[in-house]
Amino acid sequence: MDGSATAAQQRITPVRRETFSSQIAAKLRRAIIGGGIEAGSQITETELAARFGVSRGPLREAMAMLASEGLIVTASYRGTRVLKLSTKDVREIYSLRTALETLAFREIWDRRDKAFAAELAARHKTLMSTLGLNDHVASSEAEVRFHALVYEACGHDLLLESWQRIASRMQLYLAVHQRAHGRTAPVRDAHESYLRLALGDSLELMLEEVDAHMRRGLQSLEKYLETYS
Amino acid sequence: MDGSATAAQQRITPVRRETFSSQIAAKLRRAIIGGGIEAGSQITETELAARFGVSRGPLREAMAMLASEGLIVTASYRGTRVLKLSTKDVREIYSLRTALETLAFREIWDRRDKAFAAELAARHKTLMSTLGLNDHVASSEAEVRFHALVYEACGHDLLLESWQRIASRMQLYLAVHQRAHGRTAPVRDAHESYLRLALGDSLELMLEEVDAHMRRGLQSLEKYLETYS
DNA sequence: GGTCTGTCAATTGTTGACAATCGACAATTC
DNA sequence: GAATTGTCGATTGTCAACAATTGACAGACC
Repeated sequence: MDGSATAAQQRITPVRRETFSSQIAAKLRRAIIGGGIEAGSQITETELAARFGVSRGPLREAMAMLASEGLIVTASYRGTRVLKLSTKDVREIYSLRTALETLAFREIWDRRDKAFAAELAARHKTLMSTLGLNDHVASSEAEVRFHALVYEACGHDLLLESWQRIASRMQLYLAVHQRAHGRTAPVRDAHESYLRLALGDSLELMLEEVDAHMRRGLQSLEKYLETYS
Repeated sequence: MDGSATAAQQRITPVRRETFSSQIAAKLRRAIIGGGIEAGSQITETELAARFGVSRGPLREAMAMLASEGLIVTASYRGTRVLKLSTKDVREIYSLRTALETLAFREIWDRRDKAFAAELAARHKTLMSTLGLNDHVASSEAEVRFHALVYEACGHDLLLESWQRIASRMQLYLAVHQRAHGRTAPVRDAHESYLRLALGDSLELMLEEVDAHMRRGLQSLEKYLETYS
């Protein structure tokens, strides 16, 4: 986490005992979000299994996971395609996120502590530092991680679960959008005020900010659409 | 749907071409909600596969579906157990549902039409008629179906998806709770006013009703807890 | 020429056998 | 007798072969 590992700290860590399915799911997710697999294109179990060097069993499970995250769409016996986000999808993501994030801040507001503030600031810093890099996977991931904290910390497991279900699609949208027209300045400003208010004193102001944050995200989409169509 | 099928209506229907996995998922779901498989008990792939007369492949997929609905909990190499709802779980279900259902009513309010009103009334009627039967699976299913309509009709696919993810757990709770102390009168009254306001003129009043509806559900839980502990 | 029908390639669904992992308990060592 | 190590049964993870379904296309039929 902090890079300053002393001899005492870097002792034996448990070996990476992850099942094939979840490893593959992670790689596939990354490939989709990073654009390595084109949106809307068909993917087949046999081919992917060969590429990953496993049999179809674990690969099917990985695909089932991504399907439940909405990143791919499977029709029985007919094949599987990578999600191609429509503007309706994006609008829905933002409107649902507004509802979820409002609930999350209500839940956490009176229980915010030093650790929460520190971690949020840390993730904000990470996000800012990725914005200059032109690495759209990294910065979209950093943005998702920044927003994830309130869900992780609010102590509402079901709410966290619901967030995680849409987080992949959110990240996919962010990456696609940034790749298409990567102006990063608005993202910078938007998250500055978000951070400030999230650590501030007024829940009301923060809820307004959540709402405004989403609206700004949507405006960015609208502007993009009228430019390129 | 209505039972009055004429010769013209009952023509050839597409054969039931459902994959084993989804059939099994449905049966398993029913067994869990109906209490046929005890909450917290362990289930094993081999045994269930034998009982359903299929191999472990499709059965695993069915279990993966239920796991993603939260009805069962799997730990790798260690086995799978049926969800045992805690009071925290129930509280979380209700608070998330309040947020989701509020959004759903906001979305649909100005687009409610005759068909919506008719269908909601129909589902309400079905719910009322199951309440006397002492069939807890049927009445919990009817209650879930009643509340599902606003999600189905509001045109927000992602919101509907989020609802469906928690609907199974909701139904499980309803069935368990009814089985434990099955007074149905409160359910009757609560849904009368819910129906009336959902078809009424004031969104504000309906949103208050959603909030109150959830609070009543929670009160019922609290009362149950202080009685039996 | 148009319509129906059979065939084929592509893809997913299903199966049964084998391998890896885990927790518990017995055997061993000192 | 306590701690360590080996072993075993239970359970899930993985594999490779086979079956079923789908959509498209070519050929027969009128």
